[in-house]
Amino acid sequence: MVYEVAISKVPLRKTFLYSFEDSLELGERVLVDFNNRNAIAYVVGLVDSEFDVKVIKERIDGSSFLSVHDVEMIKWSSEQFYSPMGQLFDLMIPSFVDEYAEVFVEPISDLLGLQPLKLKDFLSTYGEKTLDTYLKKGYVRLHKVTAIKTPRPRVKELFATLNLPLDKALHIAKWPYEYDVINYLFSKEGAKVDQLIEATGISIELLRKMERKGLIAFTSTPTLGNLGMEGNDSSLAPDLGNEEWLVVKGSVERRFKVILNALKSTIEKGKSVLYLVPLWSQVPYLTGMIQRYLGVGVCIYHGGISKSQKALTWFSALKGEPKVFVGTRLGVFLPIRNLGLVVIESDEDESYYQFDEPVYDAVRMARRKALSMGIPIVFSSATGRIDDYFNVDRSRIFTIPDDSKNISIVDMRKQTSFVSQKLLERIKDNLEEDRGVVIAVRRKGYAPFITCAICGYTKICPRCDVAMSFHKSANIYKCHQCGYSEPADDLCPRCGARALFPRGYGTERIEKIFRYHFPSARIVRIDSDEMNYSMILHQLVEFERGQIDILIGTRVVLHGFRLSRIGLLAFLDLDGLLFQPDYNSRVHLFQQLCQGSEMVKNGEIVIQSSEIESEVIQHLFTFDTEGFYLKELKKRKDLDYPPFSDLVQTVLESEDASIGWEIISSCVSSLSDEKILGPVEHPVFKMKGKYRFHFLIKTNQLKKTMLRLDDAFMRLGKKGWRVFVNPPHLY
DNA sequence: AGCACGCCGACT
DNA sequence: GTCGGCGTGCTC
Repeated sequence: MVYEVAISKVPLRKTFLYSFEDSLELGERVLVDFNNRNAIAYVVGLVDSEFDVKVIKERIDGSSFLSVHDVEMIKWSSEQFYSPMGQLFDLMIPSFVDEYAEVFVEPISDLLGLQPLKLKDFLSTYGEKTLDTYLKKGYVRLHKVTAIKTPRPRVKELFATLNLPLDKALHIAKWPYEYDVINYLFSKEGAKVDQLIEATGISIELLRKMERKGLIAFTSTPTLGNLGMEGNDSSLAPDLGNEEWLVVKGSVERRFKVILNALKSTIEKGKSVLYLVPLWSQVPYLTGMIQRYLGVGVCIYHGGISKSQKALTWFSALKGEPKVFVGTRLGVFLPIRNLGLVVIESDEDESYYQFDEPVYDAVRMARRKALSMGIPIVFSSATGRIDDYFNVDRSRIFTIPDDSKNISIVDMRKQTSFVSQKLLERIKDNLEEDRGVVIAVRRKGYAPFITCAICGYTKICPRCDVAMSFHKSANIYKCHQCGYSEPADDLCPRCGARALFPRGYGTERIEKIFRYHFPSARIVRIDSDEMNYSMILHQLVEFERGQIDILIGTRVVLHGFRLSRIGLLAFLDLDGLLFQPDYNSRVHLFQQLCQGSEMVKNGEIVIQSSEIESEVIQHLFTFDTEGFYLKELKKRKDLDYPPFSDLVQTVLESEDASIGWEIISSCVSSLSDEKILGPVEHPVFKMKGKYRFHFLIKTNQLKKTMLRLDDAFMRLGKKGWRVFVNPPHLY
């Protein structure tokens, strides 16, 4: 039989043909000779072929970890996102899987009176020769057992939480030490395991016993369940058929409660839930809600946890016990055995799109899988993607009733300072009422530009084509594109004057301004690159507890979780997004404003804008997502942008600017009958010392277009190309 | 990605 | 003469 296989770790979109005598399962791993070396390959199909092909050397696992739906999803993604199929499979079967497997030597007949032995024990007792002889004579066979070793994450990495509602836990508990642990965890809403051991003096062995009893759970992220929990909308919950649903508006927890019944009934039916969130920092919040309202096992999966943590989750996905799998985009690669429901939080978030190889869009992958399995998928979001309003039937859009929002817009064209007088007044009022203030700023650092007051020179990164920003606390100039930095110095390299000064503002400068205006306020700045997610979380908890008055940050502060203490949310410069050369930037701005605004319940929102006539800002007053999207869809239809076509951005990176231009021009001319915008220099022309060009293709025949791209790359050399299909923003 | 093949420079 | 630099091309 001839099989089509994808080769592991190879950056090729092609598949290859190999033959094998026995029948193989879809998605199983096999060992093949690939270009004179051993390679792992994934079986993706059975084909009719009379080609003379190589023979598959051996089966690696003896069966497949993946369902046909998983295999279909990967094949589709490889085509859809122009990604190497083998690399996508590598994400579904991570290499750590093998570290928890064990090979056994098993007797086939009773003749020798042997017991099954671990391979290494057999070898040390009988030696290699005996094994060879026995194998040849057919006395024994090798059998690989996966997941026989249990992943044991280090205690200091773990957090403990109550796994059951308090009353149930107290009912099940028997021993005094169990009550101690339950009380401690209930009062603290979970704790790091080493702290728990220290505080209660109870050993890890006893804690593990409690875990086995189902009283407590170990997770690798803290859970956080008590940030502004609020009213119940679940009576309004739609009855999910096997279809896709949109639950829009409201905060994360209000939307969560709408689908709570669906989550419950999925688990009760013995099925699992895949619950995706954009960023790791949102995982603890969600696991907290799930444990509080569902009391079921939660498994987490994202790039920020250790290998053994990932292994635990991966093996439970494979086992098929009904669980809720909470993860980031990586979660879409979990081979969940008995998937019954997919939920995607804030599906419009660009984090679901991976720009590194292998490129993929986890939302579209999850949707594809759910639709092919015939299970429901829920997009839960303040706004949703613009495509959602194109794909999803109106009757399946569930809209959470708005609460009244008090929005005001300050026209910054009439202002001379970064922070308007009106905003300063509103902050002052809120601080006097002891209400929290959240400030969203688009940029990090002190100032995004450094300019010479005499000659007008702007400091540019020597390796990239972008302005360097100033970070005052570290006293450096830094390139946000490549990370290059140098000590700050006001000497202008062009005119020699000591006249370089910071222009514009970032979070650091705003912090300084507020410290001047509100010297007694407790002000905290959150910078995503300087803080890990548990620090950010810690700040949010402190904010809710009233220990922080003003929270300043970039996107990280716009998480969409309702904070009951917010009296004022201000967007200082978000409309700057509109100046980005990106077909999606208007939609993106609208989405960020809406999601941010959902954090506020009884407070006000102030938007500083120099674009107050912009449609985006005007629509925001009514939070009329549908109205805005429908207008936007009409524009996109006229201009043939997604979802009315597939947009393919092709980027070329080249050492030499003129050679690069020649190559990309030649590429575009060979695609003459496609609808192409470009080629042009990339908005960031020089990046890490390389010159970049790009062009956009709008196509209605994606497959055909990609074959032609393949041809062009083959002819022009495969180096330096990057392809992005329907990216949430241009690369 | 690997790995072989291939065509030029500095070495025993 | 040949060891080895890494440019190019191919992998069922």
